[in-house]
Parts: sequence; C-alpha cells; structure tokens
Amino acid sequence: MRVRFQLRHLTRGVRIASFNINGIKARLPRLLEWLEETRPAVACLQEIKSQDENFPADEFEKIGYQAIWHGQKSFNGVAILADGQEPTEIRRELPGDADDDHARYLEAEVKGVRIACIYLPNGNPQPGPKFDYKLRWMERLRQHMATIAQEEVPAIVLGDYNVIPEDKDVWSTAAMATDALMQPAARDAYRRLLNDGWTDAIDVLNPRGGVWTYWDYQAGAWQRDHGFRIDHALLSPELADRLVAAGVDKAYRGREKASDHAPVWVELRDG
DNA sequence: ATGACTGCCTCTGGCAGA
Repeated sequence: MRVRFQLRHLTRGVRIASFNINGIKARLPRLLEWLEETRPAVACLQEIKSQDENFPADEFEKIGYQAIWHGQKSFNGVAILADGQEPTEIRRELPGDADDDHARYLEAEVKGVRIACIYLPNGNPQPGPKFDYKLRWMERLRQHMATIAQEEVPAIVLGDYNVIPEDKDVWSTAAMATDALMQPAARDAYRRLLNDGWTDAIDVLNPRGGVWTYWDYQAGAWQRDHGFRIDHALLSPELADRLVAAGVDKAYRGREKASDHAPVWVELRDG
C-alpha cells in the first residue's frame, strides 16, 4: 500500500475537481466513494441543496477532507473540500448585486491557488426573468474574474456554468435549440471569459468536442449517451501553463443513485 | 409526443433543475 501511495504521488500532479452532486444528503455515499477513489486535492461541489447546519462536515473529516460551505434551503448551495487542510475562505458572494440571495458562489485559497466554486444560474425558461438573471450573473462573474486576474494569483474558476459553449459540446443542437444553456447571449458571455484570458481546460485538451458532463435523468439520456458539456474549469494563465490533464469521471454517472452530472477535474504540475 | 426523472420540504404536490 505504501509503495502504491508514493507512486501515485510521484506520477500525479495536483488534482482539482468539481461535482454538481444534486443533493448532498441523497448523494453522500456516492460522494464519499468518489473522493476516496479519485482523491482530488480540492473538490468543489454544487447543488448541495442543504442548509448550513445540516452540512455533513463530519463525514468528510472521517476520510481526511476539511470543508467550507455556503448553503441554503432546498436548492443551490456550494462547498469546497480540501484534502488534509481547511480551505481559507476569501468570499461567499459574487460581488455586484446585494439583492442576490442565491447560494451560488464560494471562493477560497488552498496552497496558494485561488479556487472559485460557482453554480451559475440555469436560466430556463427563456426568454424571461430567469434568463435575465443568468445573463446579469454572468456579467458580474466576468467583472469579478477580471478582479481576480488583476491580483495575479494562480486561479481556477470551476463548477456548473450551465452553458453549452459550442455546438460540438452537445449531442443534439436541435433538441436543445431553445434551451437557455445554448442561447447565443449565454454563449457570448462565456466566450468573453475566454477572450479575457481564461483557459477552458477540458476544451483545450479535447478540441474536437464530444465530451459530456451531464445526462438528463429522463428519456434514457444516459443509456443513449444524450449529454452535453456544461461543467467547466477555467484557468488563469499561470495555471494554464501548468495544465497536464483534464477529464470527466464519466463512470460515476452510471452508478446507483447517481447525480445527473459527472465530476470534472484538472491536473496541474506542482507550482 | 404537451412525455419521460429526481431531490427537496412538506400544504406528499409544487417547485426547481437542465
């Protein structure tokens, strides 16, 4: 066991992962399994759907993870877990709208890397107020990511962006044509983040597309591989230079009581 | 095909999700 453990750490860099778990209470066994089997240094969670007092921090501590979290009743909610240390919280609100009370943002520092865990609004139905909220949230995110970039710390902004960036990122453009996830205004807002200098880690390593992170529970979408890519990890220039691998833990979508999202991860050379 | 499924809190049906 000791040899295997050491080998893994010789051959692996720092793994930072994101998982929209769709309910931390319902998903806890699956989540603990995934953490123990893939052992990311940092894991960002979205849709914990838990109030702060019900967050199962003890369960994570038992397997060596410390956490910070930002929950609310019934829906939304984000958390950041780190292997062997407590993430240092930087902020728990996306700046720019004091009236936004959704728990969709959590930012921390772990070993000198700035980690922003996001759960971007879905925006359906569109057009309408929910889509307007999505676009406003994306503009606030752009502003804040520019602020982080100015600080010149190595940074990664990852989570459920609820945006299908390009046609190559969806099994059927026709089926999703009117969905908020791939409206031109949402895609343009995502594209602006990349134009500002952030790197979409999964995309640069899979330029031909066809990588999915989400499969609907309905209509046999998983069995038919009807998915799309909406969970993203955006890297600052310094971290982009250290990127060695990125991927999707697809098999976890096929397990019992799975989330409708699969985990995504990046691996970085030690800085 | 105006479908399909899942989690949450519970007014056990309505909302939210994507």
